[in-house]
Amino acid sequence: MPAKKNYHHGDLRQSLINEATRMIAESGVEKLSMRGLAEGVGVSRTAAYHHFKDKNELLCAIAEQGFSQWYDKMGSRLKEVPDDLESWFRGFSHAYIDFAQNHAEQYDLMFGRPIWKNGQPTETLRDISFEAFQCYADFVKKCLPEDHFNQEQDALRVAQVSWSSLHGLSRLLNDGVYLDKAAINSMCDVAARLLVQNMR
Amino acid sequence: MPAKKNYHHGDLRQSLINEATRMIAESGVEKLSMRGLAEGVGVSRTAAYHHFKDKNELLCAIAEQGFSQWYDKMGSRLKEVPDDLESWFRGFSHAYIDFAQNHAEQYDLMFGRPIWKNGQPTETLRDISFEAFQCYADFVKKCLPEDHFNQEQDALRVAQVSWSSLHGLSRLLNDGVYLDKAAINSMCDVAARLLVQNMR
DNA sequence: CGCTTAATCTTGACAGTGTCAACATACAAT
DNA sequence: ATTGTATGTTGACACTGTCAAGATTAAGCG
Repeated sequence: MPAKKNYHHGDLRQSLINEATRMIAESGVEKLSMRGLAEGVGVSRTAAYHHFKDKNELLCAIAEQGFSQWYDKMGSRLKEVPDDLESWFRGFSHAYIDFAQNHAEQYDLMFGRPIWKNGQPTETLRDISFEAFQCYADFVKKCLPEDHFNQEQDALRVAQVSWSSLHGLSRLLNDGVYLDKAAINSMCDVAARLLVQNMR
Repeated sequence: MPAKKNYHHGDLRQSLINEATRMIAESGVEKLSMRGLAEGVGVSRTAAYHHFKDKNELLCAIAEQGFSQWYDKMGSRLKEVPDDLESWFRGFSHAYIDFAQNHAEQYDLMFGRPIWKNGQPTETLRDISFEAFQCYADFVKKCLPEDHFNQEQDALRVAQVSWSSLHGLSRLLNDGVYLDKAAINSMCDVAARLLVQNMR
């Protein structure tokens, strides 16, 4: 029952995650090296390999934490029962994009190639990331009129497409393609308008 | 003219682009190394550096070709004057996503971090990529009712948001996050419906 | 306490990377 | 033919991820 306490270096596993998150936020995933990280924590080059199978697993752990933080910030909104859906979605998309910008590097990690395509997402990561989407999909279903045509299936599709919109906006903004940060507000407005008018 | 195999390669620059594109399509950008590429073309490790300042410039050249191919496939649609906007957009989004899937690795390169965030997009790349979007934005403006409120600005926003939707869908599909390829059709339907009902 | 065992950390090593400097070759223009 | 310039090659350097083997420490048990 006494939590396994640090002997030499404290809880190295968590220290690695913290420092890596910090480094990534500072200069991007591409610049994160296992060796640099080890040095930052004050430990030997390969020490991390006793806590993570490889670099990919470390990144997955960071992404997991990201999803957890995402839920801290966004989860409450998904439990609301809004009467004005359009203004709700305006707020939601703004919050979503805010998160993606304030945790830009972590966001890119959560949904990006290094983990999902090139590496392999951990099972726990796959679970927690899917929960986030599922939670959103449930919200959408809840908001569709009860007599909506083919409610179940359609709600899923609407959730997929609208999430994709927010994701696309976030990525293009983050990477500096096409979109201007000064226009975030009006893009959220438009996104909300586009989405909602079809749901009633 | 028959290329002599001795010392000079003839058209090395284009050969490098072609082979690199092939390799990327085969196994992703991350696996592309300057050395492996050189070997694939049958040339020395650093030969490419007389045609491209660095790896980033090579990638930009590949991305440029990607945008050119994108326009070959999509440009004609943007010159149509559709009477049924919703079905037009259904077709467009399907074509867009098809392109993103058939040229998955190249698409990720065209809009991805390695170039836009980490590296630096070439000026020619910035130009050709912006042309593509501009062309789409013009189409959207053309389709808005002439008496539409604040037409100019609103058209741009709608173009940004809808492009982001397609981009988001493409990326999530490509990376294998959340979306199922079997649902592409119905997601395109929903995307078209969401977009168009606001434009009339 | 002492002994064993398993967890953790370090050092050494290897193959791989991008890219710079110096050198070699071939083509173009004088 | 001689020069200059574009193009190709070899060597080298500082990095990277990660494996194998040795060193250290904590934990479990008599």
